[in-house]
Amino acid sequence: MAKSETSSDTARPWQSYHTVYTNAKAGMDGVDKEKVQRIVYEMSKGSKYFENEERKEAFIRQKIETMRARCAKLTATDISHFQMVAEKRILELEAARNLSRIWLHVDMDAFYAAVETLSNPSLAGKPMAVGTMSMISTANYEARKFGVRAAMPGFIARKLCPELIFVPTDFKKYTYYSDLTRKVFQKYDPNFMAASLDEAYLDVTEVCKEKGVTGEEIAKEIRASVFEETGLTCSAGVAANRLLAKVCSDINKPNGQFVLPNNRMAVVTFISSLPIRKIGGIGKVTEHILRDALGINTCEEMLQKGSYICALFSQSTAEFFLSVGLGLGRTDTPEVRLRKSISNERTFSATGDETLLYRKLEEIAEMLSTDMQKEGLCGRTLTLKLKTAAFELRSRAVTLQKHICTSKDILKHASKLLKAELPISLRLIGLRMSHLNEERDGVPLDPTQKTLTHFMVSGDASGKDVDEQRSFGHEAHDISDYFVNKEKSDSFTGSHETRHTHIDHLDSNHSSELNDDNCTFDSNAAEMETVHNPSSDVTADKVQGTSCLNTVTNGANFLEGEAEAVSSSRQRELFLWVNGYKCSICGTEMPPDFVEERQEHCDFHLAENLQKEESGTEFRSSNPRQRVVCKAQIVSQSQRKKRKSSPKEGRHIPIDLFFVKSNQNF
DNA sequence: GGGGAGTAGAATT
DNA sequence: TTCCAAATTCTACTCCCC
Ligand SMILES: Cc1cn([C@H]2C[C@H](O)[C@@H](COP(=O)(O)OP(=O)(O)OP(=O)(O)O)O2)c(=O)[nH]c1=O
Ligand SMILES: [Mg+2]
Repeated sequence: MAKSETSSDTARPWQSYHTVYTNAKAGMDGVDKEKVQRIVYEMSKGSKYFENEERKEAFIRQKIETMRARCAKLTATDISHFQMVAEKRILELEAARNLSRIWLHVDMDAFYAAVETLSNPSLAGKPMAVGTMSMISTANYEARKFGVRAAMPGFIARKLCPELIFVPTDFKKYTYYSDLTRKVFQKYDPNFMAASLDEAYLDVTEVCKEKGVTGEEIAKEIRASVFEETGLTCSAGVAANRLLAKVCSDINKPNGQFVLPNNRMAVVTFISSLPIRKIGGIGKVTEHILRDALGINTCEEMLQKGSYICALFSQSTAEFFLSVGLGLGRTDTPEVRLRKSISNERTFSATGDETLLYRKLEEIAEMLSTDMQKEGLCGRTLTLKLKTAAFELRSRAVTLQKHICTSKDILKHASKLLKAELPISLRLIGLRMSHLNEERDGVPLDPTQKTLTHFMVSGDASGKDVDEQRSFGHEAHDISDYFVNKEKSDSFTGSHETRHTHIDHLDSNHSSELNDDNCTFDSNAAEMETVHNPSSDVTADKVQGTSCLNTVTNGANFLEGEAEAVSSSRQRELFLWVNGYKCSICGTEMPPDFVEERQEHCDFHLAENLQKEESGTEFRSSNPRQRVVCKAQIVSQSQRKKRKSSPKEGRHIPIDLFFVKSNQNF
């Protein structure tokens, strides 16, 4: 379909290999883009990764063709109809424009790299990247001059810059410095939203008023303060809403700031020529689609092509696009959001060896469980993520009747999921737990199958559950935050009233549903999936029907026979199968094969113990120390959080997408 | 028709 | 010589059940 590029294809094949690095980023000014592109292409060409990228690309192109065809089919009547729809929407959006707030977005410069340079000054001035030969997380500005940048594999970066120095990631350090910056932010907006370790949004409307200063002045002050406290530089953007502030912080990127006045003309002028890709939430694919299907490159074209946008995309997507064209964004300070999932994944050299795969799974389960217990979390839905040797992604999930958090439980269910996929050659295995601690109200989902662990873990039995789990949540934990600030002590952790909301990237997240309403992409997608993955219809039912592991390999069995602490959290009596079949507590005999039964039995004793205890304690925190660490933050957050999150909130309304709360079908 | 579960895919850092 | 991360969130959709 998308031909016509054949000529250029043969001439410069690298030009058609679209990577994420093509998106202009700070520090890439004097870079010979063409050369970088060529090298990246040369290094990638022919690899499994590359081939998978090509498949994805082809799929997108087909999608685009379909959209173009639909556009072509629109009658004059259709178009005028959608034109009216668009105009109406635009008017409504415009009417809701709010220029009364001053938002400031702060983004640390080359964060990880800057931190590493602080702790090892000899790195200063030399091209350096944080990461490994297979992937780098970020690069300092010296390295960027060579075209080296985040999300680029290290071996390619080395090609671009042979003297590039690699430094391994050290999250503890980044978390430590991140907290220092947050202490500063807190002084200017106690409700600031941490978007990641190195980014935050501050509503500085009040401070500006109090101090009688402008946004520009406050930005300078904050940046100076951050530098003073950390020795790190950052950039800031000031604008009437978060979406714009974020765009602005990138403009004078290394150690600079940009202020967009809170007046409509300034905003409209600013936004109109802005490439859509600059907007948070519009990534490589969306950019591609909008450009090739509708000829949209700049934000103002979103308005000009309003009728097509309304004709092709779902209401919510269309609305987001139109609002982008108007330069609108969220101006409110949302509720604190609790973490919704926790996961762990590892890449390894591809293998189809079932024993090896099982080992990996075991390790992941172990690590995930550890992370969960550190945070005092339990989850009901377990998702297995796989990446095949061909880089194709798959995910398989089960939702259980009870919440789990021990590596044993996790592994038990994960094994079933994995087993159903065998044989398979993989390069990545991941596990994610979601539906975290949410049965707090003690309403069992399915009395039939619920095991006693349910009570233990969730605390149903104690009645204090609700408090507990709130207290354990997550507060200021953004993505990487949970690398836990053990030694971090105070700082945020302890600041109860902080409630720095952690937005993530929700500031715009909306994207994906480029799968418009009536479009046929879906069928395409479905077909594709079936073709590529015949076993994809193996769902929970089937999986649950499968007998546990056992056959999966040795691992399955050794797991069973071992002694097992009655509870991962608190070690009361030692529970184990004496001689491999006899319960150490009550003497009941049960053969190793009875995996489920044994589990139930163990759960029973667990609960028994639990009840003996005062029922007011929480189980989720295995480690008292951790608890102390998290306590303050948790408590604070817990209290406000849940409160507001009415079922409505549960609908995941993208922040910047729904600043217009009315007329939504939500 | 609403709601939950499951799967894929896009985006962000 | 090899060689493309990890964590989190959200949306769209499709089944399926009530
Ligand atoms: C973009 C990106 C960032 N990160 C990490 C490393 C970054 O230092 C940190 C912050 O991301 P960014 O703010 O996107 O990048 P940066 O701070 O390194 O550089 P700058 O803002 O000056 O352009 O997040 C990843 O691990 N993977 C990624 O793909
Ligand atoms: Mg940054």
